[in-house]
Amino acid sequence: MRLSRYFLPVLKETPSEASIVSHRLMLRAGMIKQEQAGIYSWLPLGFKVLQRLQQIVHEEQQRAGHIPLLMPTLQPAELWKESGRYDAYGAEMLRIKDRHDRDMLYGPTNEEMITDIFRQNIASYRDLPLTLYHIQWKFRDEIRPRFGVMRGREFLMKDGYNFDIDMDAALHAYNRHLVTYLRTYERMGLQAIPMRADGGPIGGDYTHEFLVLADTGESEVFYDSEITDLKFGDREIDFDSVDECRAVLEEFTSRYARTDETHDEALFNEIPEERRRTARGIEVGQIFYFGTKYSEAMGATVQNAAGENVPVHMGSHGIGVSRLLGAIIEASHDDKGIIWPEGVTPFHAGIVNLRQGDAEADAACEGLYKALRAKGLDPLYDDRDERAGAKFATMDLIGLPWRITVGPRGLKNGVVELTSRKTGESTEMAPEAAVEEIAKIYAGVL
RNA sequence: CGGGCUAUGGCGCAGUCUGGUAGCGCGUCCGUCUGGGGGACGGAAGGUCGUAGGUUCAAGUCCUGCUAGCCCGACCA
Repeated sequence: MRLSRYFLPVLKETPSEASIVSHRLMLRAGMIKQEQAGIYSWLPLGFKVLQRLQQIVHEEQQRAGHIPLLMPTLQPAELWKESGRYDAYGAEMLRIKDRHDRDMLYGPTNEEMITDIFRQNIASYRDLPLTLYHIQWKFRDEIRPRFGVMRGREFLMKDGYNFDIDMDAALHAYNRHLVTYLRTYERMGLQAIPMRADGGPIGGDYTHEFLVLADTGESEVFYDSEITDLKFGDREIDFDSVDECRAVLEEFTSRYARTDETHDEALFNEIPEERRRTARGIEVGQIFYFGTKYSEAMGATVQNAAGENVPVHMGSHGIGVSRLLGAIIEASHDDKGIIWPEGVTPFHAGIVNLRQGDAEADAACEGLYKALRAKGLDPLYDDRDERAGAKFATMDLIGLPWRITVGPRGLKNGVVELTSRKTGESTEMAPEAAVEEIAKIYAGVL
């Protein structure tokens, strides 16, 4: 993309509506525009990252054999009356009437609807196991939305639902989801720690929340420092293997890690003192096993091998996709702006032309732009007639991980400059070498 | 939902106390000079002062209602 033709309304000053750093930077970088409290338009740069996050979530879910579908945002009240949650959910649920005076709601989650889809179409244990998921907008009418997209009322969420014949099979689905989530967050450049959680309104005895450590997190967390050394990495795993998935769960949940909701001071104190940590965290996902809670209430049964009708065992699993943008920025920024991890960056590299209009500089930039695109990369070329300082400031603000700086001074010696946003380190090299270098960096990421 | 605060050009703010017909910085547009970290000079566009009503010769300013947004708390992915 050429910046002169893009839509990137960056701001020098911070709008007064924003208090925390991710919200400020998203507004300044022209990623979002607030429309109402907790409701945002996603401008091109923000939308691009949002799509990238969705892509990662899709890839990791499908890698584990989970099947995508799409359910509507508006749901009929009947389903929720059936489960009993129409009354239980309270004012957080946005209720609407259509022209025929029918009760509807903007879905805050989809357990009822997916259970309805399941029960109308699946009757035999032979069709299990089954895990369906979607990425869809949700609405929860928070009393007090805040922190930008981290706590909006409208938010994009991946929610998945597993259907299994019994508890053991459903717990395998639970473990499998834990593995997919570990992979997903790592690809996004995040360390998200699974912590024992509280069931809340969705219910369930087995549940973990995934938390990203950040000072602005809404939850207080307590953990054994050893847990932060764990990495899933690029290990191969057979998602059908009960033992392999369980081993991962055990590895990542055996050390103490809890939020204030489930914190146990006595257990915590058994950890050697030098490893005890108290911090704040942002919740970016949660997995639940809740058994037959919805299948019993809504008659979602299958015939087992003995010919008996039994309610299916279910779990649900969520990732707060839109919230993740805020979480990633909270975890990765400096005083100049955002620092995108390579896995989620909106553009792979920025090209800064220091002397727009100079024939040599223009030609070199065009060459770099085309060469990067030919490698399947997506560069942002700042071809505006701006001074160097303004271009650098914009690049730093929007946080592309790599910048190629092109100017007459370097071109005289046949070199451009490749700079890491994260470390600030610059290396001079021939333009072709810079292209190769960037291609190499992203070879392991794309 | 309790407590606090705000609303004036695209963004950040002053002007309100003490009423007299709206100003500054940034950004935007045009031109010239510039050119390796938000440059300089000259010119220009852009505002029903959140909204409804009231007081007054006169309201951005005083009074009342309403709406929207922000912060702290309780609540929440």
